[in-house]
Amino acid sequence: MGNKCCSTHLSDDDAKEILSQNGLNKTKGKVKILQVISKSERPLSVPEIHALIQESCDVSTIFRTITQFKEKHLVSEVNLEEGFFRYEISSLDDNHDHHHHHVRCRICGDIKNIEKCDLGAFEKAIKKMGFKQMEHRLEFTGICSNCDKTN
Amino acid sequence: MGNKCCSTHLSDDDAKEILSQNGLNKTKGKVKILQVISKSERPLSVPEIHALIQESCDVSTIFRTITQFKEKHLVSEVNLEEGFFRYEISSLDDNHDHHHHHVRCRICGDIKNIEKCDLGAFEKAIKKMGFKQMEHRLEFTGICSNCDKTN
DNA sequence: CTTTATGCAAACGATTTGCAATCCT
DNA sequence: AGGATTGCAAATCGTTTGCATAAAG
Repeated sequence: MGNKCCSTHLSDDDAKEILSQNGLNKTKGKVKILQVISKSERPLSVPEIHALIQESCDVSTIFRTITQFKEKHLVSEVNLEEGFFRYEISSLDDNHDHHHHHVRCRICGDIKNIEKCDLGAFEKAIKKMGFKQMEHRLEFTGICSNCDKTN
Repeated sequence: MGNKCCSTHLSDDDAKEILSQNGLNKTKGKVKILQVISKSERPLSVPEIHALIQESCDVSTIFRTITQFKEKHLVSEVNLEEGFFRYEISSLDDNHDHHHHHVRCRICGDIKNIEKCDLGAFEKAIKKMGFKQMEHRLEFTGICSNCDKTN
């Protein structure tokens, strides 16, 4: 059940190609970070990314790079109530924007993807995965009428 | 449109009553914290609470108290993608569990409540509030089949 | 009196930033 | 060359913890 959706092994050249397409410098660090995030089956925190690429670069560089990746919509930020953020690859094929959500086990922390964005389908899919005692969190963000005028 | 749902002015006696009902000591700090959270129209962060009650107690006390309040289900934790948590009063009248969600303006940070937990109703309600460029985040948590066996 | 709560300071973990050295184009 | 990028260390910010003192039951 679709939770290998993001697991892509990116060659150095592929990664560099993506970087230049997005107007980013092709540095060793950026290539590595892009590869690690693409390869992961689940969203990664910055410390996790750092552990995976070791010598390749400093945590601060990872944060700075992720900021750039977010701006270019190469990665998206995931919040799973853990007190920190995780990052995952946005769909590299522009065809569909791959909007999806996650279930996280409150005990072991395991994370799975849920492909469809619809509450009914969600709950069915999650139950099929064997999850129990489910809780969900749904929060919205937008531009309020006030700010809409101002900007 | 329901976003004053939590704004209740609690007298000292009311607050103390609630505390004893929940087996908590009636200390000055706990009374203050309960009052401030009850009075607020929107979920508050600990630093915000601290700013509101000043001398009454230390930040560490607020965190410790909130932990107790959460255990007693007096308050619930709200995560609005800000890098920290907010807290709001859980319905004090046990009748309905007052499950709801929030919209936050990505520009000014203003937060409003959405009373019904249903995607269709949500989007309509939010649009009526004048919000545009909406984004939502829906994350699930549960106990996976693995952990269900283990525990 | 015994338990629980509190202040204060130190510790933490995630994230950010200043700055000088280095890489990319 | 000249701007973008990086490492490193120090700084922030929310949150947690240890410990000795004070308040609650």
